[in-house]
This record gives sequence, structure tokens and C-alpha cells, in this order.
Amino acid sequence: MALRHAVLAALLDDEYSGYQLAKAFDIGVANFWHALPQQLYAELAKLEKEGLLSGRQVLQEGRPNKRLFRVTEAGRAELEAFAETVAKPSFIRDDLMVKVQAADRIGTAAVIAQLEERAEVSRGKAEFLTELLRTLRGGAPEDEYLRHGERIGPYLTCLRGVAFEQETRDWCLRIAAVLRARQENRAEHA
Amino acid sequence: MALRHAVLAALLDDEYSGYQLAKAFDIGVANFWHALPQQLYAELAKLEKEGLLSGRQVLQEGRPNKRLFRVTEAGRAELEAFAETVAKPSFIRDDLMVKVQAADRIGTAAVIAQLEERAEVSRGKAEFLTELLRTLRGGAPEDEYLRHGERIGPYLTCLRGVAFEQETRDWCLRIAAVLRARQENRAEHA
DNA sequence: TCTGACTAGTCAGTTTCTTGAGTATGATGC
DNA sequence: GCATCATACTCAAGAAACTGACTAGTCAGA
Repeated sequence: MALRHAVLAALLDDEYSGYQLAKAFDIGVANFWHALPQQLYAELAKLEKEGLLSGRQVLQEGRPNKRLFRVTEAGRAELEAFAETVAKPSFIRDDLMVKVQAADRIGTAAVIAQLEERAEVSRGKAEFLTELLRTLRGGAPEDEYLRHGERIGPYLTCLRGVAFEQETRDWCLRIAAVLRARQENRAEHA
Repeated sequence: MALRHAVLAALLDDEYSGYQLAKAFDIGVANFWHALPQQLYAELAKLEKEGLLSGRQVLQEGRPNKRLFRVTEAGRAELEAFAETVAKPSFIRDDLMVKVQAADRIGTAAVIAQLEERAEVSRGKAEFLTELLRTLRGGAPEDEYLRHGERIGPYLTCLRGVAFEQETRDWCLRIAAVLRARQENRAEHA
């Protein structure tokens, strides 16, 4: 019972089809939730059945028809109630960190390569999100937007996303450098 | 097939019982993986059956007996192979971020309170992990330890943990302040 | 002496997530 | 003219994770 709230929160801004929602989950929502399209379609159906979302068919030409969903008043109330409950602590699951934990008990060459790849990916994401922030605040200076903007929720989560990606990048590069230096050091003494 | 590698990586340093492993998963390992004790017991049994871990019974007085597990050579090889595979991107799931995403469409008072609680929790974790880092490097200066320490894997993941918690704290406090200011602003104009 | 916390687990049931494939159409690129 | 990508979804099977309860002994404190 948790994806449901992420979906509701994502749909607060606009009507979306399942397909569009899946895109959103790859962009802004990815900063705090991860889900595959199949899950989203299933969740949308369930939420509609429970009356928290309402869907409407949109006929299209030149491409398949779609169903757009919007949050109902009951859905908004559900979110409201959710906001009052105690939040579970966030959790990370990261393969790469598992590999780093094992580093110096296993070969590090592959891990170094992956750290550097990940750093590059994070740099890209941070850049993209920074641009997204610019778009969201539409020219206004940030503090002005945060004080008076009408809809700042997505902006705030996006801020966190940027910080997270930048920090990921810094860490990856630093750890890669440390492991590389140790590798060279061992080579010299061998 | 993912928790298995986190368990193997955690057991590289020492023998642990299921119970002790569960503790470790609440401390250092929590920086990159989350699992409940029941999962860990089940995973340990499976890994032993597959020969990646070997367990031995330890009889105790004054408390229940326990089984200690250590990584076998096959287990180390499994980790080695895992390190060569491409890592999935990490993902976060955070209730609190869902609530922030919804902020300004729902009441913010409860969200502000939770942000401030979370900031406090993160401060505590960061402090604890910083202390853990000090212990791990045992008096040596950090760069010295990173160059020549025998076992730096856990230290490196812990570094990430500290950075993550500190950033979580900063973000929570900043967002709480932003939401609070908007609340007061609305009150004035009402 | 009773309560609760700590050690050390086990079991069953359910939900959630992932994997992988399949459907159908139109547009775009080589 | 053929392949691939984008839109828009669906279905089923299996793996993984979560919830909640339960056993059982020890120790500390009220």
C-alpha cells in the first residue's frame, strides 16, 4: 500500500495516461520512487476501481487510444490521510555499494569501471534535473518561486534529486580514485 | 537474487549469526541495503544449502545457542562474479518525499513535523556513522588509512552513508523552513 | 514477582515486484 | 522496402519482500 500514494502524488499535477505516468516515473518521480510500467497500469486500475482516480477514454488518430486518469476528491483525501501517518524511513538498495563493500576482498577493476560509469550517469541526471528545475520555476528566481509559486511540491523533490545525484557522482569519483591508487600501489610493491 | 550478495558482502569481514547479521543490517549495511531479520534467516539457510556459506553451531550458556556463518571460497567466487555484472541503478523509496511531492495540494502541518523529525534522525545517524568511521580507521588519518588500510570496503560505504544522511538532514530542514514560511504567508493574507 | 527487554531464532500467509513475452498501429531512418 | 522506434497497453509466472505471530530462555528493574 505504498506505490498507490506515489501514483496519487504524481497525478496531482495533471491528467496522465499509464504510458505517460511511466515516463514521469522515469523522470521526476524517480527521485523518490521506482516502478515499472506494468506495476503502474495495475495500480491505476486498482485505484480507479476504488474510486481514488477517475479515468476517461481519449480517442486518438494516428496512434492508439488512451485512458487519462485524474485524482478524485476521495483520492486527495486518501493522500491527506497518508500525509498524517508516520513515514517509514527511506531505504536505498544499491548493487554498486554492495560491490564496494566487498572491494579489497575481490578484484576491483570491474568495480572501478562501474563507479566511473555511474558517476557519468549521475552527472547526466543532475544536469537534466537542474534544467527541469529551471523550467519549473519559469524564469523566476528560486527564493521568489519557493515563496510564491503555486505548485512547489515537484520542485522540492527535484531539488533533493539534484543533490542526491551530485553527491552520488562525487562519491563515485572519489572511491574510484581511492581504489585505483591502491591498485597502482600494489602493482609497485609486487 | 540480490539480497544474497549483500549478505555475502556483509559476512566477508567476520563470522556472524543471523541475529548479529540483522544488527549489522541496521547499522553499516543499512547504508546500501535494507532487509528484515526473517529475510536474512531465510537467505542464510539458502546460501548454506548452496555451499556459499558454511555454518557452525556454537553452544552458549545463559543464552540460546547460535549458528555462525562464514563465506566459503565458492561464496567469494560468487561475489567476484557478481562484481563483474552490470550494476542496476540504485533506487530510493521514500514516503516522506511522496508527501512533499503532494505538498501545497494537501495540508502541510504534518509534513513539516515529519521533515523535522527526519532531520533529527538523520543527524543522529550521521553522528553515529562518523563515530563508526573513526573506529574503523583506528586513529590513523583518513588518507593514510585509505591508502594502506587492509580492509576499506565497509569504510567506503560508510562514507557514503554519512554524506547521504547529512544531505537528507539539510534538505529536510530547508524544505521544512520553506513550507513553514508559506504557511505563515498564507495566514497573513487570510 | 511481574513486566519488559535482549538473545536467537522459526513459520505461515499475503502483497509486491520483477521478468519476459505479446498485441497493434503509425512514423522515421537507412 | 525493411527495420526500428514510439505510442499504448495486457497477461502470466515466479521471485522477493513484508506482516504478524510464536517459541523459549535470561536478566534487570519496579
